Amino acid sequence: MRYTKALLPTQKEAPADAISTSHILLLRAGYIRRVGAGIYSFLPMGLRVLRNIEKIVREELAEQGAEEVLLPALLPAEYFRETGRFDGFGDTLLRLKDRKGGDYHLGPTHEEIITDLARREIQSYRDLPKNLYQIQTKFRDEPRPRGGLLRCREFIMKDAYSFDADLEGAHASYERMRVAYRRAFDRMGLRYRMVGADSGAMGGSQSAEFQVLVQSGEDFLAACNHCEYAENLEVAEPVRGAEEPLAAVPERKELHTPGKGGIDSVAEFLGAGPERFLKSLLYWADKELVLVVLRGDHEVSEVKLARALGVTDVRLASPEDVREKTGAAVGFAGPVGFSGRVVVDPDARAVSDGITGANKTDYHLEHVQFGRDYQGEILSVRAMREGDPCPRCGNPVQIFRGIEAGHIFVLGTHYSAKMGAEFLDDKGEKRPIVMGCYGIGISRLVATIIEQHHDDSGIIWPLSVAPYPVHIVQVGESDAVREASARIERELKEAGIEALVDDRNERPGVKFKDADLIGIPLRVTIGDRGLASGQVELKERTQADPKQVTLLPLEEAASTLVRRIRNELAGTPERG
RNA sequence: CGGGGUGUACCUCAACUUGGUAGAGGGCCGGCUUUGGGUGCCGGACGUUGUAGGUUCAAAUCCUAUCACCCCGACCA
Repeated sequence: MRYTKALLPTQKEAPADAISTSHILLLRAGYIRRVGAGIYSFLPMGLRVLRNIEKIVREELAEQGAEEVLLPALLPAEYFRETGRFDGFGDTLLRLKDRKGGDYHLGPTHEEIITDLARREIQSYRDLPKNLYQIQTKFRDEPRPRGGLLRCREFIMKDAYSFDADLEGAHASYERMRVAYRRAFDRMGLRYRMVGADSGAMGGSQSAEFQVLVQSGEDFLAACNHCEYAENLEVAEPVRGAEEPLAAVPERKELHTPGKGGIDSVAEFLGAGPERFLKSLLYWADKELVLVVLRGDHEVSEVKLARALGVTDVRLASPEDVREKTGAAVGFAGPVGFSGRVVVDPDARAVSDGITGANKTDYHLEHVQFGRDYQGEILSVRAMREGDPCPRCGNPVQIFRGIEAGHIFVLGTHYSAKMGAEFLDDKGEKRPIVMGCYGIGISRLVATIIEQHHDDSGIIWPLSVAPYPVHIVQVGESDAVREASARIERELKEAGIEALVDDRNERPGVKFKDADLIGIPLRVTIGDRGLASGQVELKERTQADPKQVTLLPLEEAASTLVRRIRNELAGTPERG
């Protein structure tokens, strides 16, 4: 593609409302444009990346025996009504009416539609197993679209559905999808973890999320760099030592700590480490006030707290509530003599000689010990921290943010039972089909890959998904440059490789900046300077130093590139 | 849904506090210049100041309503 013919509108500055790296770069490099909140157009370059991602996914799914279908995006309400999801989906479902007033909606996911297909077309155990998938636009009226392509109201998703005669078969299908996902994400060059997901509402027996490790994700994960351990911070359980008897300590004593409310300031004032403190936080758990006691250097996980208490809503009490309940200003609350429900994290319980608030403004207590000085329910409510030992291998874990790029799920008979998708087994008995569903956020992946593959200058596409593998930059307007460029372009084309050719009448600096921004992995620079000795320059986008170039004889340039590209695309790393 | 913020040229922003009829840089168009990391100079086009109403001799500016968008949280098969 010649740059002068392409729609490739790069920009120096991004709109102020773009915050995430991928959003900024996708806009600046001319891959997407915003049409509405969470609604985007793909420009030619963006579409090429999208297609490359789709291609990888299609190949890996085909490898595992899945077949592609295309279900409608516009759906009559009757199907979701059958499973109660027309109402159950709530405001997330984009509803509309046709001219006769009939209820319709745009598909947020397609379990009902595929199950309907299955109940009509699958009659016998001989028809099983099947695995059907589509790559399709989904619509969800998200409460808060964000991050450009990361969370949209209209987005492209690959959704697959497996149909098996029994749970064993369903698990085998699930395994095959797991393999397909691993291979696909590996090929895209992603660093990710499979995370055991909270198998919640769907009544499924097994599920896993594929979380891509980035700084800007929506979920917090604890992950280990030494093994494959990764868990959502909402579930991750810190490793605790064996429960040891507490050491004998002196009687508790009051300390005057004027104006020293927060852990850090008291710790400094008293010259004691924060791990010696018992941090006491007052929470509203639904309608009840609960005092939560943690070790001073730990943080509460509100999700874990809510789950441990069996309540739906957990909220930090206001300063007024604290004053009223404890009789002291914020920062001086403590479990000793506290009247009300007290929850103690195991790590706080293990502090044998603690310092905590005296429930009296400007006073703390020292030599405080669980059992002797205060009581409470022992519940694990602290969040895992960066550096905590990995529950699996003991090395320190790191905290990452994650973007959910895929989710695989054994559904069981949830939908098939409700919708009567049954088959006759070999004994002639009717049984519900056992299903699984498997999603990949295709359009989200475009952004996700950038979140992991960029530098200060722009995008750094992995070769497997790059809009073009090669970017030819013509420096200067001489006939020699033009001819050399056309020659390499032609030779690449003969080998089936497309190149983006920057034939604009722009200064070299402009072209180099744009090339870095656009992020094509291999850049060939052709100028009179090199051509004087019959050479062109090859520079890899991963190489930060602009002077780091390889000189190639013009006549070998194309063949060298072809070899490089074929080698790299063939040598797909395999990671389990 | 709760909290915070923003709407002015294609983009980034200024002028708003203290009302006097809109400006800079980038981009775009033309000319000259320059030609290996966003060249320099000259000239030019582009605005119902989100929308509606109100106050006023006069509104980007003050008031009211409304819409849109962004951020944090809640939510997220």
